[in-house]
Amino acid sequence: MKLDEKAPIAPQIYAQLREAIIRMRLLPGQPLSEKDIATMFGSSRQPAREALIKLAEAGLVRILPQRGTFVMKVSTRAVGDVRFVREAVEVAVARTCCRIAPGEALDRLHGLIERQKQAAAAGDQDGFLTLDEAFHRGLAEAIDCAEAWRVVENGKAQMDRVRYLSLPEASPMTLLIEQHEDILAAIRAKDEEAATAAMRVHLREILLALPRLAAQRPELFDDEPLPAHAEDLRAAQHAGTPPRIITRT
Amino acid sequence: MKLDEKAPIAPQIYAQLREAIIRMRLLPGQPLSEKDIATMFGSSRQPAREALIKLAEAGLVRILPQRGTFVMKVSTRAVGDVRFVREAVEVAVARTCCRIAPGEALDRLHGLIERQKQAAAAGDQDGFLTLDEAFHRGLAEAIDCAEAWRVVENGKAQMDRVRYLSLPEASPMTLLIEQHEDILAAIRAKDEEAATAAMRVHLREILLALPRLAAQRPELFDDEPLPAHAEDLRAAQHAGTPPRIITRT
DNA sequence: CTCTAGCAGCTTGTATGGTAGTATGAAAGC
DNA sequence: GCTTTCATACTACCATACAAGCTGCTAGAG
Repeated sequence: MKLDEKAPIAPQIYAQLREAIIRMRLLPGQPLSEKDIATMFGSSRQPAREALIKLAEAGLVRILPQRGTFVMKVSTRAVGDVRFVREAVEVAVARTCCRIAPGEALDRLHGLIERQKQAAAAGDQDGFLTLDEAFHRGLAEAIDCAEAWRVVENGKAQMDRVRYLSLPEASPMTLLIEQHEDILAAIRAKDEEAATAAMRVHLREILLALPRLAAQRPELFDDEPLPAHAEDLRAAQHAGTPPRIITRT
Repeated sequence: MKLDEKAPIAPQIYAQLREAIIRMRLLPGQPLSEKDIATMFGSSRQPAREALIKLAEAGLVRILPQRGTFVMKVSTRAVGDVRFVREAVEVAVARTCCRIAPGEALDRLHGLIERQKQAAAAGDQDGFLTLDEAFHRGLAEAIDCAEAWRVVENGKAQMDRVRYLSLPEASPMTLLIEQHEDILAAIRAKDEEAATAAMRVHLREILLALPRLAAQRPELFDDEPLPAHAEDLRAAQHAGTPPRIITRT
């Protein structure tokens, strides 16, 4: 693990550990003592400790005083909660985009979708995920609301962990790109209802994969159920669109 | 400044400083060095530092490396951004309450409103603000979404600072209580549109007081304007309801 | 053999020392 | 008098040392 000595150390450790947890290089349950991390990064305990505190606030690790710090299991419940908040914020962002987003910002979003198509064609999953994140950040920037992206980004770690588990199989890139296009088209048409619907569809995709993954890899998930507000949506989703893949391909 | 020696120190320092900043006991621009805070609380610099980092993440102080840490001015822009996110989340919470909130939770909310009336009658502004916070937390608890409250609470500090500045005059307690009653009534009627509208009205109150306060106490505010998404709402609000006070009293 | 008490070996939490960088102000040169 | 330079005092940041607490093993008593 290497890091830039000129820049502040704690944020760098935080970023790298966060990445490692999201990508499942650090598995749930693994202990992460301050001392280990310090030696791992060649720093003192102090920056390592500050990074762990931030990870705990993001819900990625659990600090048990005088006992240890451990990578948390993926919590079905936490993912559901974060997803709820994210849908609320991003729907509001999309609606507001319909009202006040300047044309240049929308053009930039269009450009991002084009690059997503290239990444999908090249099979570049990593690049695609980066562009996907850029698209959602771009929506918040289009209405000049930095806080909206900050909140979404904070919770995204929980959802991204699920996403990396389900990478090759579920939610093919082409489908997600179509959903991005639907969102942008609705915004361009200044149709707030359509933008709301398109964003909701996009952000509820994860509810389809989540229960299946939890059953498939129980050692990575805690055993809490979906919160009621998410279970409500999942049931409706399941009833409403029987063959999702077939309808889009 | 006193604190419990048995409990972890850093969170206590954070809570007390946060309170002091919100209540304008610590004014914008005031330097808060690690050493000063440490001696002030009789602790070492370490917990003080961790508290300051958390305050910086909440947007209440600004840490300038190797220069100092200072209480931030109230940012009209930050308040607008936080308000946007809060409206998005709490509207979604209220809508979902219409669908799945259990009756007992709604009864608890009714009880909170009753206690708010008592506090208003007694002129207990401090108690009222505590109950107001409990009401909004209660909505999130009614749909069992802890994350929703966490996000709202995080941003609330920014808005509460404005609220404390405008305490006696603007937004009389009776008006806010009526708005709470409107929200709860809409939820009881399972009317999602009415609940949405009531919550939006409630959370847009601050947009009326904010520009006036910024002009009145310029030394406490930075000079950034309202973000576009908020200015859009403020203008509509101003045009739609000319004499707010008169219509309600 | 079972159970309990105590002792290492961990952990996080706290305190303190040292370092690099910045602002301030005084003194020297133009 | 004005500008530039340098010394000083301050800061946050990092490293290290100490203290308090929990876990788990081990040894000894019943």
